[in-house]
Amino acid sequence: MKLPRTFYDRNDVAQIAREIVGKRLVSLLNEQEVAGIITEVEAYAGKNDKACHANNGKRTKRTEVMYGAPGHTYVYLCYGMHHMLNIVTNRTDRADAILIRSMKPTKGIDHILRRRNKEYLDPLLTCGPGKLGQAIGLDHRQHNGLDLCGDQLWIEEGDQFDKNDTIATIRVGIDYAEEDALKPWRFYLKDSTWISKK
DNA sequence: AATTAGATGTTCT
DNA sequence: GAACATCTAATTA
Repeated sequence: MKLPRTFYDRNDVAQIAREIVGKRLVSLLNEQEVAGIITEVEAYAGKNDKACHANNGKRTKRTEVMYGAPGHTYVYLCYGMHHMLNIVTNRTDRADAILIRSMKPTKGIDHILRRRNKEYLDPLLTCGPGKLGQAIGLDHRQHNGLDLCGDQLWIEEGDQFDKNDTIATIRVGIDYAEEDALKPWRFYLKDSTWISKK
């Protein structure tokens, strides 16, 4: 069952991010079905988060979808080559988003191997936001603003696990964000090997 | 094992 | 020009 819009339409991004860990991401992009259990995410708290692209109410063509309705994708190109998957949360105009950083593949592994140019199933396939984007066939021009309540890309209930096994720590690659760089808004599954970094 | 260089588009100075 | 929510292959030690 796809998570309903009401799941995304709440005001505590960090809480939603924590809840997304362990759920299943399903992609039918490019007519190839790929799925995996989400193992690592980061929360970005809109206008009041110095690490967020929408910090201080910044609006550009790129960030515009973050100000839109919850339950849609925000896909942007990082370092000129990596397509990053984010989920817009909170009500329209708040610009909160959650970066999906890693997953454990469960379906369509042959498609992932082909897209990633690899031969074996191991964490190098999908542990890290750039790798994950490539694995699910993401493109920032085609898939920005996609509705997660539609039929191309969505999140559904995943495996059961102990909620105490979700670790909260500081986010990756945002040292420029001053005091917000210390916020414990990166969440990952303890003991999982499908994580970008310890 | 650790560090570096090179890939490259969007946004900001 | 420089920086950037990164990844890979090559180089150094």
